[in-house]
Amino acid sequence: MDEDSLQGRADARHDLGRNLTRGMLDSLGRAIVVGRFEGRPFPTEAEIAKAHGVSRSVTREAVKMLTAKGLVSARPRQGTVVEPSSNWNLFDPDVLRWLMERKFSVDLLRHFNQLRIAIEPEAAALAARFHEPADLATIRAGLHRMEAAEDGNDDPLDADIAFHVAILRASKNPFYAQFQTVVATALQTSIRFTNRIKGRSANIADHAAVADAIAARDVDGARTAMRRIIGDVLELIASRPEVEA
Amino acid sequence: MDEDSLQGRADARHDLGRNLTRGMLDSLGRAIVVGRFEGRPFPTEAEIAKAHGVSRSVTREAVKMLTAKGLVSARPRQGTVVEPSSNWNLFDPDVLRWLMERKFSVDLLRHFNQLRIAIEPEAAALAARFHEPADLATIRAGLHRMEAAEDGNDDPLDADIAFHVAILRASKNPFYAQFQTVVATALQTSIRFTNRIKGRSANIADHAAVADAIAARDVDGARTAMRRIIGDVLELIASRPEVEA
DNA sequence: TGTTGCATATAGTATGATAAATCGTATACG
DNA sequence: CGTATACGATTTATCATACTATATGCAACA
Repeated sequence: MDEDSLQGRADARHDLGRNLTRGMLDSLGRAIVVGRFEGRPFPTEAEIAKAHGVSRSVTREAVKMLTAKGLVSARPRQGTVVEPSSNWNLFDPDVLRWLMERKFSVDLLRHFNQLRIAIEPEAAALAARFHEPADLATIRAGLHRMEAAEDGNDDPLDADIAFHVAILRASKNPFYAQFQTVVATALQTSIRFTNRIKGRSANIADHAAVADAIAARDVDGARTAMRRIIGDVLELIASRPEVEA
Repeated sequence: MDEDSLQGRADARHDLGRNLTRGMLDSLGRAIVVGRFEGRPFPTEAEIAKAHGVSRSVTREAVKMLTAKGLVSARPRQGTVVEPSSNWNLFDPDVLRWLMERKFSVDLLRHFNQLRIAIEPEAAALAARFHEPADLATIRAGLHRMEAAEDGNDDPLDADIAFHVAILRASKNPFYAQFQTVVATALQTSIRFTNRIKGRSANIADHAAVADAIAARDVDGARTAMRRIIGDVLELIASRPEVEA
């Protein structure tokens, strides 16, 4: 692409961002997730370093981070190997992002929402029991943003995400809070999918019902109201097995 | 160990296992989770290296793995800082283990099971829909191990874990499969707690009900049967707010 | 035929030097 | 006096190189 090519020098640093290690992590992570090393063996430290024109330290630290996320494992003499995807830490934001950046998959979207329908109704129920005043304010703020988005005064996707994230946090259970990334990713993906299928106007009433139930400390009401929201999405996906990228 | 000790050198390598980086990761991870750097600043690379008698490479790679798990973040001149625990990747097996190794906490146990009551009933429902013959065999094998444990021919805890894990995997949703670690950890912890409170004999009937419902592809039956199992545990915890370590 | 031992490839560790980024402070300027 | 600019110091980031540990496979040997 630039002068480096003329010398045939292996210097691919422009691919990686300002932070070389971080860039290498991203590059390798994406490559693994798209299955580039399926038949092939994972390259050795020296090969990676040479191919990307960076030092061995950088590649080592990137590979270490991949091990920390469960994508690879390394042993002397045997080399570094890609772990089966069942060992990948799917709730890691990076891993999740790499999964989304590859070819769009309805399966993944369905799996996302199968998870959401377990988590979010229960999170709403917990929120109804344990929320504090500040949480309620945040939830209602999300709702108002959704209404504002109706008139084009806010981004509907951001507003939707803010609402759901607020409920996860209001559950006062740190494990539920972890799903922020998953939910955000799921929503960002589904928007591509459900984009113009139907207006999201009716949805606001459903969301308001959740907020009201939580405010009223109605545990079962919050759960069923939230279940309705996700259930709608899930049906939408199920009814369209085929999809355009 | 050897002559090095005679020189009074700072060599704490005996604390770390065979793999220095891995040992350092463990050491630092535990220290962070127990809050050893709450008021204090996180030590610099050079300090860690000197304190543990290892090279900077080792400490750097360990710290990189910690950042990959969300425990710390590092920037030049500013140093390395411990992230707020809301950024920790709680579903990482290492992080989960460090959390358990510290002082026993009823809160944590409650949070575990609040999560389980969302995940596992839905996993059972999905398993009823999507399981394959091999999954059913694995589930039943877990059940048989529980029965064997009744007569002292197997470890009851391992058997219980095997059963629950089998259902997570039978859901055919990779996100649910991720909870294996959480469930295993939760069970290993609760056993300490519920140990002698009541016999686990009645429990086998409940577990068998789940297996039967899954086999019969009874989606709702599987869900409610599983809900009963976890609900029992949750009540048990709620009824005993105080606990001995 | 089986076992031992050696050569080799690869990740692991050590060391020291340089680069980059940022914070605090001092200094110059308005 | 206040504000902006320049400099210095600290810490991570990167590089380069050497050496160690470990496991694999082959070959010599009993």
